[in-house]
Amino acid sequence: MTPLSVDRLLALYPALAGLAPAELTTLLRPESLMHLPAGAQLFAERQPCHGFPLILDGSIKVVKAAACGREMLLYRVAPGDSCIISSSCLLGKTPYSARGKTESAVTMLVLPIPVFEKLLAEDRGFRDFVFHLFSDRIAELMELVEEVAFHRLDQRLARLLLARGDEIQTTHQALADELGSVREIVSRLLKGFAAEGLVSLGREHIVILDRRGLGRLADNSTQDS
Amino acid sequence: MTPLSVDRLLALYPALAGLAPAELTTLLRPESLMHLPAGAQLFAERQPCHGFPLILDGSIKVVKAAACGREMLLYRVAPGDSCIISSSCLLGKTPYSARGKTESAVTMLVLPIPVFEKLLAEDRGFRDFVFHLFSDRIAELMELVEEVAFHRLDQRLARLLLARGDEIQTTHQALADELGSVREIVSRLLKGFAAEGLVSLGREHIVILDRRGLGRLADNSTQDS
DNA sequence: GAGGCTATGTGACCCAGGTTACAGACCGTA
DNA sequence: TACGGTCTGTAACCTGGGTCACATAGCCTC
Repeated sequence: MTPLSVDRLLALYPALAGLAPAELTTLLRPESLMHLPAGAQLFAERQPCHGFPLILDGSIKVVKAAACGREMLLYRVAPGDSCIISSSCLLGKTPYSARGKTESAVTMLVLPIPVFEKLLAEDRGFRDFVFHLFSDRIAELMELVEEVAFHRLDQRLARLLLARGDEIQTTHQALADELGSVREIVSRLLKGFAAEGLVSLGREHIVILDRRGLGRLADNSTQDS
Repeated sequence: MTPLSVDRLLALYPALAGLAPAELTTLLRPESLMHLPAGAQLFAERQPCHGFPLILDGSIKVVKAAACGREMLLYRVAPGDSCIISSSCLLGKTPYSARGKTESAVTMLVLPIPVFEKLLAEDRGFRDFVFHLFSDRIAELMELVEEVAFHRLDQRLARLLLARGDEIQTTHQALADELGSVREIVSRLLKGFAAEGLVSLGREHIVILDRRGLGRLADNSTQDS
């Protein structure tokens, strides 16, 4: 665990600049922090929200699971974000409609509700920050709907790979889960990519050989499904 | 145009109760209202936002268009809602990622930005209202992703019909656009429904004959695609 | 009541992607 | 080094849904 300084917190969340220094140090007391191991289930059905979570370390994925066991990634929450699905539950009292899991060990700071309310009421910058979170998420989800509804899986897979750097350490199953598909199909498509010299494959290991080629496939290629 | 009273405004938007009566009447002056005909394009690429729109009459649909000409409904905005896609642009400065069209003639009140900011800062109830809008929309979009990713079109169509009352006045094309599909498929599916006695069909006219049957199809029926 | 528009019916065909059912392959640990 | 677990390859097959290319059928207007 990296030591948690006020500086680091403010670097991740400039929106907290409006808090008094004393309040900030209070927030960072070890009791206010939450540590979760990798692979933990953060919320599933309708667990209570204790406050407004700020991710300091690690990442969380929010996932929709289908009846048949397939699942699909809705979005990730990384440091600097907040898991607004839980805050939306917090504020909107909407029951969770998705599942949240930690992808790696996660450290987060949970802003107590009174602090959250106070910031929201008094701090224009904080308000803007929270609105950004919401509106970015909405935009993201709208993109996702479009992807799923109108794009072929090979394009989506290509895009996914491109967004992951040149050396990817993952399983086909994990990629499938991210796309809402199944392993066999991802394997099949990857084999196709490999045959065209776009990637090279190994166990839990994909290397992108031709970014431009993949890119062409991703956003062009007979367009729509 | 129904006469716009303060009462009516407050009935639709109780969150505005925090405004002084004088302010409310000011808001309702004819200059602050916007009237749009049916079928108007509200926003498409990145038109500027003048404020926070409150729908008083009519409805707006927010739609994602695919390259190939197909389109799909993301959500509707009805009286009592606000078109938070535009407010999200307003607040988050995110460029629009979808298109908005009026479905019928629309009357809306556009809260000027200063009024909006003031309410947000001072009025807890208004803040809650806005958060609800966001979080409900997010939940809705997450549902939509699931639908598109995991459910067969016949189920989605069935659900759509059920949500529309027993006598539906629309074209197959419109239904297809709502589902992100094409006319032929909707026709084919409807024919199937009719063959099973679930609906009866006429030109721009669908009558639901067996709600329970349709319902069974909608949320059961071999589940996933 | 003829012509033209819009909405529907429909069949032939195709293809992306899912399902099933395996066979290897790599990797750890006893 | 044998064994069990996790990953990957892959082939046969099926099917939902999209595309194309029409044929009708209501409906409105002149």
